[in-house]
Amino acid sequence: MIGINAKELVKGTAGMLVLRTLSGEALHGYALIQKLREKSGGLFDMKEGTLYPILHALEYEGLVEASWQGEGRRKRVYRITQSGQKQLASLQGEWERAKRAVDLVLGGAQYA
Amino acid sequence: MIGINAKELVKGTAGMLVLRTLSGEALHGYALIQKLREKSGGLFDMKEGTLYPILHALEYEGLVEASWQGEGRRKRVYRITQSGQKQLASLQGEWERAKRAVDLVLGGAQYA
DNA sequence: CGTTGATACCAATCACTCCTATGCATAGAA
DNA sequence: TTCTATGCATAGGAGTGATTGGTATCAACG
Repeated sequence: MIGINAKELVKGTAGMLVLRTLSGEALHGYALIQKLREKSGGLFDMKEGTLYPILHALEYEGLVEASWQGEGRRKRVYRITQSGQKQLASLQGEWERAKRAVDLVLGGAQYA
Repeated sequence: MIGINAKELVKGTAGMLVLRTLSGEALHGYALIQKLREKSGGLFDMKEGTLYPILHALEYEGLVEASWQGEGRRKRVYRITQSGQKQLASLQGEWERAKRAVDLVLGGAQYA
């Protein structure tokens, strides 16, 4: 599809949620999962096997920065970058557009 | 993820849009694509290579019925079944839930 | 008539996202 | 000390949907 495809619609949704969760505070992986579950009212229960590859990709793309903290049980704390903030804003825009388009087809919610 | 995972979030979105488009009237593939583009305000431009596998899967699952019409240039007209209507309602429910959960995390729209 | 473009159907293949399963390691509680 | 929660990470696979390309009909135009 062009413009918004059903794939785009989803693509990065998980990444977007991660970025958004990090935009409030720097977190390490495990805490991020809990925060996400909490903020979504228990609906999103992201698995570690889902999260870490996403975090690594985000880091590779420069959207988040990571640093090790603590001794013994090391924690890798992730912090959103300015670039990440921009990307988040862009993804949120896409999400709104996609949501609107789907709802148009569904004949559901009206938007002003 | 449990409950709604980011996959569920998307899963069948294309199928849901197809079912919804067929819920108004029986259509053949090509017309369905045009209708979908029209209803979405031009945002969804589904390719035939995307649509037909979906239609075949929906038919296989008994969610739509198909019949050949016309001579020479044959058209395969798809019609939603009762089972399809139920599935559509279920998918729409999932969509609403997923939408709400994402918006909760994004800290965006409020729902009553 | 031949070419072009719109209509119409379909299969094969591939890319991407995310899940499942698993492994390893540390800290605290029982 | 054994169990559970915490914490990071990779490998493999399932599912969705995009891309590509192939076939065929029909109308319009020259």
